[in-house]
Amino acid sequence: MTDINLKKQPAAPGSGEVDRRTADAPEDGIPRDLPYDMMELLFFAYRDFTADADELLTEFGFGRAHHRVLHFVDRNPGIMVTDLLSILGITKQSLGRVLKQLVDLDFIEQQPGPIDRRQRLLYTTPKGHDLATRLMAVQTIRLERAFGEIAPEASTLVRQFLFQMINAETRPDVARLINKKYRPVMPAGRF
Amino acid sequence: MTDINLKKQPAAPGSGEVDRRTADAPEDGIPRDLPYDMMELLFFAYRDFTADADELLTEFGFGRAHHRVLHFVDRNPGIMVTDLLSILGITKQSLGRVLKQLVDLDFIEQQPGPIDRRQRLLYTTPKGHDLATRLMAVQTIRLERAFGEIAPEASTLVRQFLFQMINAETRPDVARLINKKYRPVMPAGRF
DNA sequence: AGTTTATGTCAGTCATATTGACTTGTTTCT
DNA sequence: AGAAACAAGTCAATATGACTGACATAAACT
Repeated sequence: MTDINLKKQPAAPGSGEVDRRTADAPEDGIPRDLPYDMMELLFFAYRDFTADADELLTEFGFGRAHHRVLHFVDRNPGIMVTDLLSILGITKQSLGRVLKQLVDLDFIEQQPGPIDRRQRLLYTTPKGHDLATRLMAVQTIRLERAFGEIAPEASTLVRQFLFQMINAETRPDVARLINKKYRPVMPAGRF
Repeated sequence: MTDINLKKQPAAPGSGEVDRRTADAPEDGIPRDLPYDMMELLFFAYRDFTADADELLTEFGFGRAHHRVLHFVDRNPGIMVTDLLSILGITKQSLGRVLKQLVDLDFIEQQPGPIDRRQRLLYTTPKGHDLATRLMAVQTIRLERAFGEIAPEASTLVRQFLFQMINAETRPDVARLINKKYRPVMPAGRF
């Protein structure tokens, strides 16, 4: 669907990558020349990207942690706490505080699992879904604007690039996570 | 050189962007469909990207704040504190702590400005330059590996994409900042 | 019955950021 | 020369988001 999985363009050895300042890594593992520009672009781009959402979030007294929780709960209705923890890569205690706030302020609701009653399955309330959508919207606008300025094939390549930047071990999990539209209740695979 | 500035591919209205799930924003400003996959890829990719450096940094008892300071000082030898602050977008107090540590531990040294003696121009020491280089190296490896898996033209498009993601007002500043190789002493423009 | 799992909670800590106010030099402007 | 602006540093107080380790409870699995 989103074809982020394609791999290994033939890529004649020593050919491609003409425009990059950085060549292949030599024996000592330290590349001869370093892509300073790409690094700095990543830094500035990501910072401005997250700033859009941050602005909206502060109106509600929330931070980035709330955003992430809200996002993944909205995207995975009925997700259990454990799975959310493994997606976010944080500890129970860190999640606890922000999740409690989101529940107390009626952005997220918890329902006991119908099969396993130990679980507190998480769902966004209408209010929570609305905020999640608005957060997506402000960030989408920046994304759309950026892609609107460059070649049409860019979005495919950027997707492939981002996917390849993820740790190889977690790529299959991420692929499963993002390549689904909506499933009301999430199966409990290790995220 | 790195041609991130090119703009406005002709892009016949309504044509391009075939593979994106997201269409243009309608009147209410909220896009009809939202690029969840791209958002999540950005999150996971950036997280893993920064994790490489974090690992190295903790060996020295440093955090991400130290990384950023070290990086921009190494890249802009002789930079003054004010310019560093405006690049990083943080306050004097936040910088103060990490900068002091970097100076005390001999990763960065300060020299009074030869013309304006109010300034404390910043330089990395050999030790500091070495760490900065190693940090670049670990992150470069991930970057190279990612680009090695996808089409050769990807790096150009990714650069363009990242550049367009930056706030329009700061793009010229960023372009100046990244498009220079090495100038021993930095002119003091508003970053 | 005993173990594992899902969740929550307590207490303490750390890193990074914030704001506002104030000081000390130094330079620049009138 | 004197005032204003600027570069840098510092103080105190605060907030956020993360961490660790330990412990508690209920439910489920074997």
